[in-house]
Amino acid sequence: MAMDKTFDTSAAEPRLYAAWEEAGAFKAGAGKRREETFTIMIPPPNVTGALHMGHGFNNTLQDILTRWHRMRGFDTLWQPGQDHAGIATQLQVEKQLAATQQPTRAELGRAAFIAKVWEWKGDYGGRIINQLRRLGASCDWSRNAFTMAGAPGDPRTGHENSPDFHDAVIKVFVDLYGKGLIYRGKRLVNWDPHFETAISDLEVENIETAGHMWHFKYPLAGGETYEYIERDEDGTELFRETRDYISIATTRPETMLGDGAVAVHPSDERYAPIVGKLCEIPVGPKESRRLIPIITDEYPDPTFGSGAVKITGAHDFNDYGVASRGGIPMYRLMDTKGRMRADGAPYAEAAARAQEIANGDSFTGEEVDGLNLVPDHLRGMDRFEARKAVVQEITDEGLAVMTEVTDPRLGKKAETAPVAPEEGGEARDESQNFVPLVEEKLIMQPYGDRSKVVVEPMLTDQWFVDAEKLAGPALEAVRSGAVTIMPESGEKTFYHWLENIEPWCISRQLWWGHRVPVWYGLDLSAPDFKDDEGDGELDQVELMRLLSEGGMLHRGDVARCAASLDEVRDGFFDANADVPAPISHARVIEVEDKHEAIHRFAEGLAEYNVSQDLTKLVYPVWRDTDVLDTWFSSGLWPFGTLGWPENTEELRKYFPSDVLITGQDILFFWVARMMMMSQAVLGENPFHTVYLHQLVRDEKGKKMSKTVGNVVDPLDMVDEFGADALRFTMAQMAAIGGVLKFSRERITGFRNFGTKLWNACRFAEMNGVFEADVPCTPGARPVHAEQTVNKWILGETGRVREEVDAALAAYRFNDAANALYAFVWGRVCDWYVEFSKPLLLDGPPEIQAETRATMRFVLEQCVTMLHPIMPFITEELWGVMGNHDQMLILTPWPEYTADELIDPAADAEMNQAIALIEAVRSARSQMNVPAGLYVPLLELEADAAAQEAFTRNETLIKRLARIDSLTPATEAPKGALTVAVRGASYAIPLADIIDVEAEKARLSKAMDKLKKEIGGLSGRLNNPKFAESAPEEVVEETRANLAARQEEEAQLSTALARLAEIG
RNA sequence: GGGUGAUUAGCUCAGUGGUAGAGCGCUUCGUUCACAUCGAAGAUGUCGGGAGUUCAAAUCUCUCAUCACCCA
Repeated sequence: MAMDKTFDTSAAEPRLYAAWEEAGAFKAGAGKRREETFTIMIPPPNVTGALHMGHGFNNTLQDILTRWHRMRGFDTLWQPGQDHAGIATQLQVEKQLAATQQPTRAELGRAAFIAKVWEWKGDYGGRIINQLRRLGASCDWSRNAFTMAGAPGDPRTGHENSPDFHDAVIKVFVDLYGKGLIYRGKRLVNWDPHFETAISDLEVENIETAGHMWHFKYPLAGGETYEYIERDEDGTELFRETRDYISIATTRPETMLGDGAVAVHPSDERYAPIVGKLCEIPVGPKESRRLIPIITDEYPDPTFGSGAVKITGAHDFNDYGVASRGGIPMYRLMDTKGRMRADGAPYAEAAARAQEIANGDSFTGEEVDGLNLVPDHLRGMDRFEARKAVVQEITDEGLAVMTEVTDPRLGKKAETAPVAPEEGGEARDESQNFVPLVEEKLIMQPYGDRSKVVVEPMLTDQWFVDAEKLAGPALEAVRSGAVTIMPESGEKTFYHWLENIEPWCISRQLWWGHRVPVWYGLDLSAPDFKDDEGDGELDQVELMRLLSEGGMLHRGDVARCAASLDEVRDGFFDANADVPAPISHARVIEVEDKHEAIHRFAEGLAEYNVSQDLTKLVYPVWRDTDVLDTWFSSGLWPFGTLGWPENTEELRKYFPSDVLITGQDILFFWVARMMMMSQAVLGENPFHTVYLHQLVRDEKGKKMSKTVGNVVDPLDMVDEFGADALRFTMAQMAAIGGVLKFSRERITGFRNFGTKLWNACRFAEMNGVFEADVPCTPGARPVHAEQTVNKWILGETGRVREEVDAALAAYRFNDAANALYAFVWGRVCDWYVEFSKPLLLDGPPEIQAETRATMRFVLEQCVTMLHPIMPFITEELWGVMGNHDQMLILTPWPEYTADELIDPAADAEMNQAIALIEAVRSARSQMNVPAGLYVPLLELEADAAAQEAFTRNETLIKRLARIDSLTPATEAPKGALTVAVRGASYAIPLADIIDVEAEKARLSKAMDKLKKEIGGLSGRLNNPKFAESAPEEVVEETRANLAARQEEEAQLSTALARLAEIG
């Protein structure tokens, strides 16, 4: 059956993929022929994700390595899976609930909502998997893992065999907590007011946004004044003024309400007279204005703005640092939705207490956090509304710094500078010429990448990993070379980050995720919880006092961490051991929260009081409501996917993995964390090589973005060009560390490449190369050949085998792709197939047989070596070839060497023949000899090698160069084209046809080029230092080169002289 | 402001000391029985500027310029 002219990708790809899966070819260890393992952990895509070009690139490279190792007989595992993507998934499900008129998340409650998420995961979680399949990814899908596997409610849809990831996550948390490496603390975090959770730096996009900078006056306490003097570098006075205020610039006036201080640089002489004094925050009810101290800190930049910075420790990362250093209270102003707080005592009361603190009273963080310093009329207002109100109030009070209307800092507003009266403008009094200084400027604003709302730095209770302690082994791994990061520049970035690492905030105020395994109970050991009589028992009076006075609510709690409630029970018993009876005997039960705990506790006591029944006494505990950052579980990926904490066979076999291929952008967020976690948990590095790549961009190098509209969907590319073309494009642009620009032109070219290969096989098929009687080459051992062309192409095959292996071993995917492209198209198709034609069509039977066998071998090698990059078309061709006992995907990779296959004589001979054909073609084409015309060739001179090359390959040279005869001649006839090759010189007599002038020009041009080369070569050789210092073989090569050029030059000058005779 | 990287043919990019490369595009020719998703031939480079090291520099060093990305 004749083959089609092209490969039908859309029909064949699903069929081939199904066949691989059915054959179990993707399974861990499939086709293994040696004990060495090769493991790649897929960077788990979000379960909500859709395949984009980055995935396409990333997974293509992983698949290339996986298929290559599998064919080489390694015990290979490409471990797939998805991560549960806390925020993204929760968002997705909430959207769906809204779209289908279902109850909201809040209405459903935690347990019911999580059930919905699991449902959603079952329905849609498999999308990205199916998309990866279309790329040809040969993951072991039977092991598909999920970072939430085994968590409460998991119905196990789509990750049926996943190890119980939940166990792993909880165990690691408990262990690290036990070692003090995880702790709870109040720190400033990125807060997403839309999702009402802390988010990681990774989830924050800093976008330059048009914003404003307001300048306000903070009056000095008690109307005090000072001399404000500005000087230039030489100390010359530029400006002097008596001021009763300090000028502050801010982009966020609403945070003024929470200011704890004003800071200036210690070296700033302008403010030296007022350091240590108090100034007034110019906002809020006049009668309870707060005074705050003016302090010094290294942070303020004296050259920026006024040089004085307001310090709001609870709402700004820089201020947080200053406040921590200076013991400045940090007042939280907003609630979880980013609205101004509405809780707590009235403003006057809170402000009074804050004033006591500013005056030197001692305070605790907890107390300060309880103080709501939002004036009553602003409470509950959105933060941006509050900003407007604050600005308005300050301006109305005359405390905005004023400037002339023409001040360029005003931006667009400044353009409306009034026309002077004398020029016909309206007359204005002075006050109209001044306006509040509100600079228009670009501000870096943090946005939540999912919510798209402005992220609020917020002081909240969160869980942290002591990353500094975990960083050591990870740093050491790279420093010592145990882990290699490619490209090398990644290592520098890695050091820099790990050396300056911050505590890692791992808690999220979400529902979808691994819940923090910590329970809290009422602190019964507090000093005022005592029995008055000292009889070791609590009477009702004592108990009621404690409960009714509400003391319990505001007291700290006791916390216990363990994998389950059962396991924490003992811990709580211990905590209560010293508590007076009968409470020390109370039963530990779980409740929702602290309020319920107090209620149930009191209830139990009351019942006990009546019945004296000890079983009525309960000690209620409630679990932390936070879940863990998705990256926390992703950090366990390299061993969690293999079944840890169980000591599974897979864990022993496939951990540590080999190489991690991932985007540069998650070097810190993921790669570093995997390294830290693997070291902390297993004391090993999770892999030995990290291959980092850049973003896939559009052809102009722009980021692909929906808003710009330059997104290319990899699946569209698969539809249009086939997965192989896309994969080849990816491989070909994968230069280490290179910029990845995706272009349609390229993918078109590589689709064509596939067609080229297809048609070479089609030719072979038409010429009986795949007939059953053609000997096969089991184990990829080459056939024996006598014919020069066959020997030659075998040598070329050996060369490319080494090239491809060397390239892949060095992760130089582009080199591997290019080598194969050049071999298949430039050697096999352009030359070997052409050379084979006379042999296959007219040759004697034994030569025909040998050539068929050789061609079969060569084409088999082409598809074998191309398989990791282009799996579909190669598997299909493998099937067309027939006669194989297994699919290509499991066929052994060749191991022959170039040395074994290269026949130097055949090599030289074919190169001579190719050079001659090219020279004749070039001469003909340039001199406009009709392409179809067969011409005679005269051999003017030729050394033995050249003669032999001709005679032994006469048929194919004649055919490819369109020559009808070769005749020796002592002299070229007048009017002939000259064809010079190494060791020989020929002429094509075409007196009637050729244009003598054109031929002269052609030869002169070649001559010029030669002379230039000869000049360079002899220049080097004539330099005595060259011969002294350069390696022997370089000198030798240069000599040989020069000789060859000179010989050619001689031939050309003879030819030119001949032409000169004609005139 | 700090860090990292880039600058090579019209375009996109390889090329870590030894005669400047590939693909695409372009020009000319070609319907020869594998392939027009093709074939043959051809043109195009002071390797960003400058300095240094070296027998030898696109490649190593310094410097300047421009651009990109990451972090503040």
